[in-house]
Amino acid sequence: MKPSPHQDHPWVAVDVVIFTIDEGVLKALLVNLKEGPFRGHWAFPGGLVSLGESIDAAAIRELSEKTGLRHIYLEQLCTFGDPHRDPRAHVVSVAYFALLPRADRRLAEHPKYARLEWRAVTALPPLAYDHNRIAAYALDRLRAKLAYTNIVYSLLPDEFTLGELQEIYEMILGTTLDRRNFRKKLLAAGLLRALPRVRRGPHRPATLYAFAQRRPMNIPIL
Amino acid sequence: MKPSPHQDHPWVAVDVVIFTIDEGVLKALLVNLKEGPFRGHWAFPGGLVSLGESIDAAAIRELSEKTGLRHIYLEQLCTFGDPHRDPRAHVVSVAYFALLPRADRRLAEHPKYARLEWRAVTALPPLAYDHNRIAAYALDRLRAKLAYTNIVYSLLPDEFTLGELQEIYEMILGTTLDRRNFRKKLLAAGLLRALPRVRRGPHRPATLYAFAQRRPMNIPIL
DNA sequence: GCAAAAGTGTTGAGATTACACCCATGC
DNA sequence: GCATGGGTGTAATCTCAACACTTTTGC
Repeated sequence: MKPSPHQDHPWVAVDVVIFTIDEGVLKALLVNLKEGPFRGHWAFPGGLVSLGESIDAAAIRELSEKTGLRHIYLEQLCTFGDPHRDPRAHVVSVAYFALLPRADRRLAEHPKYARLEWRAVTALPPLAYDHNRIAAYALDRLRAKLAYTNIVYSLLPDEFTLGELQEIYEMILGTTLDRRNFRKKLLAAGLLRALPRVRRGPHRPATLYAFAQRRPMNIPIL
Repeated sequence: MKPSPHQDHPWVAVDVVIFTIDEGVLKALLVNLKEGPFRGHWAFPGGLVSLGESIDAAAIRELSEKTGLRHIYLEQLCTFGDPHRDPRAHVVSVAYFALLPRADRRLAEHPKYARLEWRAVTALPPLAYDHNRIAAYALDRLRAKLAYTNIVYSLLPDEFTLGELQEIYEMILGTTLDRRNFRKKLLAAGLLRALPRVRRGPHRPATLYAFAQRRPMNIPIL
């Protein structure tokens, strides 16, 4: 690794796939590009990494610029480095994925983009760059991680019912799960804490739960 | 993502952790640096990505420059982007790991490095940059992948005995495995083909096996 | 004949699945 | 009182782990 300042090099960018649950569906945040060869196309939010800025910091910056939020679950996915993925220049992009609780979904306005929208991951439009590949990759990773980590806490508000939790699992995995077995496994995993309160609705009240620990852990769940 | 050519940007490099089995031990290829702030230190082979070169191509190039080999198992690991990981400049490094069959271990000479050496992964010296982190990460990934992919074929010659295969699993995982259960599982996975030949040695001859398919597949093994 | 690795099945425990009925509430 | 989601237990199956002896060869 011998930096030679007189030679041209690729640029480095980050792109962030931000997932959330909205209207009972798993959605991702898309931005509509105002400029460049993909003007008018949808893409995941992203941008160049500045000199002296760590790539994690760049991803956090993107997140907070676009959603106004910090302290969100954020994980590096994969790096895409095909020289032709951006027609303007060779841009190596480090993809991240983030999980947003459904409670907080206000979106910051941003001069760089025409619009920001939450779109169902099962019906994404054709995206700019290689972002459809990033989307597929992110969704695979999210599905895999549901089974052996507790990161689903990042998609949930502080309090939730077991029914709501199961609904999220089913939505993301695209399957249905047996209610009794699901409850047994999740309670056996010891990640949840029953609260002395219930959620009232049109039917029988449901016990509210909270995560005992709101930090990422590797634990077999399903 | 709006490239602005007048601004300085980080550079992009690849670093490759090349594993092989040697003398009954899992080893990684280290290079001794001739220049730079880590002169005299050991590191994994790596180098800057050229403009117009995909990062996968850069990793393949590193591999073939250092080992003279192509068509080796190669997988992207993770990207490290701390601005201070290289004291000279902000270099974002995409780490890869590669698996080399033990048969082919001749090493190409390389003007950039003082020496190339295979070193046991359980006793790596302090490495340049953040390469000890990369090493830990690569080893974790390799261990995890043994259980649910067939990539171990990349560490083995065309023909091998079940005993040799088990030895490799035990070596990498750092555990011992029950021989009967191990054989049952591997044969049940259907990845192996018994050859009509045996390996003769000082004791009872062992049936030789080959992998039915020498390409990466995700299949539960252990 | 003996040392050393190869080869082979069974059993018990634990985990996982499948499955049906009553409960509490709002309307 | 009825529609709706909440809450609960058991039996059958499958998977996984533990375990010991015989075989074949080189020396």
